[in-house]
Amino acid sequence: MPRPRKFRESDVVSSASEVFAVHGLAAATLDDLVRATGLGKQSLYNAFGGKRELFLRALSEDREEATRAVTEALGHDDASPLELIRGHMLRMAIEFSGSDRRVSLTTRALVESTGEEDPLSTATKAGIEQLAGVYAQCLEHARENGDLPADANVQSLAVYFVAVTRGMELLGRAGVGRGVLTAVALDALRVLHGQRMEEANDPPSVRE
Amino acid sequence: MPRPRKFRESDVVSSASEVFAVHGLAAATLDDLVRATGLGKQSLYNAFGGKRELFLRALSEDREEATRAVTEALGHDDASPLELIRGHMLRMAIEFSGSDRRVSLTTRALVESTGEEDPLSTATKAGIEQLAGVYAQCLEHARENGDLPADANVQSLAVYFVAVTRGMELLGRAGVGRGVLTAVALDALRVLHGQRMEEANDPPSVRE
DNA sequence: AGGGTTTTTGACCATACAGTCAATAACGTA
DNA sequence: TACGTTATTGACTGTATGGTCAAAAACCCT
Repeated sequence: MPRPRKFRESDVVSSASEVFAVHGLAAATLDDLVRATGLGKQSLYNAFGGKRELFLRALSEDREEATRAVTEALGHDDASPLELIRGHMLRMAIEFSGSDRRVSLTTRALVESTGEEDPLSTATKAGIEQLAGVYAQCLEHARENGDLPADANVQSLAVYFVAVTRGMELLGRAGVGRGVLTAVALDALRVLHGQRMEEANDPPSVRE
Repeated sequence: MPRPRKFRESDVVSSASEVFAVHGLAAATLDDLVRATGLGKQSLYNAFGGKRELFLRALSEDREEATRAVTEALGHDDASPLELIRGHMLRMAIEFSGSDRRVSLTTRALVESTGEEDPLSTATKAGIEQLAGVYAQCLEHARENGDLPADANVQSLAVYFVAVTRGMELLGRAGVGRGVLTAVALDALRVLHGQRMEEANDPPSVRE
């Protein structure tokens, strides 16, 4: 019997994501959000609670979407895992050299979060781990296939790919073009074909 | 005969850098800067012109410092170029897994810049290229030494290392620990020992 | 010592911002 | 059709921000 809402939360979060991706959390104003979502301020507050909370929602959606996309890209079985990764990296090179001004919310959260304990940091850390998990799964398949040495450190390689893609994202934003970014992606992939896999298990007297 | 300043610009820029590295451009308030530098607002304005201009100064100093540091790290001749890069990457892993809340101003500028044409973007792009140049020089030495294949694409490898280090920086901020980051660095280095260098010259039907 | 020049100081300002309030509208149900 | 519940609207508020102004201070040179 209550009055129903005029909007779908997912639409609102999605519009808000757009704003945050372009401006960032700090620089996005509530007015930007009101304009982009079409709701009034009060409705935003009723539904989400504030700018920060809305960002967290958007971040979480962004994370799910990113995970979904990578899982989809690496989850096919019509090609070898290594070929899937290769294709994925090349697609990332293209995506990141696009000219839109978006920055993934995860990266934004990473940079804008302040403390170790704030929910932004927590969410971001979880996002990174989730993403790495997807890579790890694919790499593990490759290892089982014999496409990677049996002693390959799948975990660190997974994090490595997350690092490289984050770096490529930044470089794309810096204006590095598609050709160069593609070359970088190919460089990055060469790790998977190199010898001396055992080096990964030889950390130089350094402890966590 | 004019009244002399009470401060050295370099000190001020350096304190301001600290503030910007922790808070970012948008989130740093003029009051933060006033407090950190010890000058009054008006003095800041007289000397620099405003928050944005001060950030640009800090960014430029940060860039010089970063370039200097990498040049120093890679410029020695008491070790082979590849060993220098290895040592450098391992040191980066340690630095980035440190627990301070700083983010390099270059990364901040990269993320906070809005337009293609604003001075932030321009400065950042230049910084990236400068950094890549240093790597390229070292890699070129390696190639001349025969430590890299004659057909290695030194330019893209240089950009690759910039990308990886940026990614490591972000991951460190996300809380990835020293051990993992070190493993990532070692993974990244494996590119230099891999075979099939010719793949880098085989970009898959993609144009700049 | 005095004057020209620039810095410093601290009060000041307009604005823009995140967030709130109270009144009104819209719906489903009874 | 009236009521209870919740959404919407738009005006409102307090604060904090980036930036400015004008007066006073500090220096150096003559």
